Amino acid sequence: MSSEGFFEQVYKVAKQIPHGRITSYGAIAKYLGQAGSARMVGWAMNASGKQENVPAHRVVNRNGLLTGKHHFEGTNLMQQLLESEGIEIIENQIQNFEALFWDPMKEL
DNA sequence: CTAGTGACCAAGG
DNA sequence: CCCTTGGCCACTA
Repeated sequence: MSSEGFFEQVYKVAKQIPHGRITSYGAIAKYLGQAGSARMVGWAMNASGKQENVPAHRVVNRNGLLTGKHHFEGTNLMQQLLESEGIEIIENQIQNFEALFWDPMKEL
């Protein structure tokens, strides 16, 4: 409620991610019109701690790799959350990533 | 205003 | 296959 503009948009999209699905930073960035600035999306996720309903665990890099898992509490928290939604993960790598991929540009 | 940083992406050596 | 470089832009000190 102060300096929140870009972040708010990211949170909004993240909350729209269907259960059991995932997306990438670049996809969100592109949807927000900041294509190429996927970093900002990740940065927003970093601040996602301010929000509560922001499933940052549903957002991974372009390779389907849980790059941001290090920012979560535990070491396997992110993976557990995803597995809890029916997503299979091996070595921080999402299996069947393409099938589980959720593109905001396509779905929205 | 300046400088530093960052959970990315893509290309090149 | 691994590392470096460039780009891009918002946030913080």
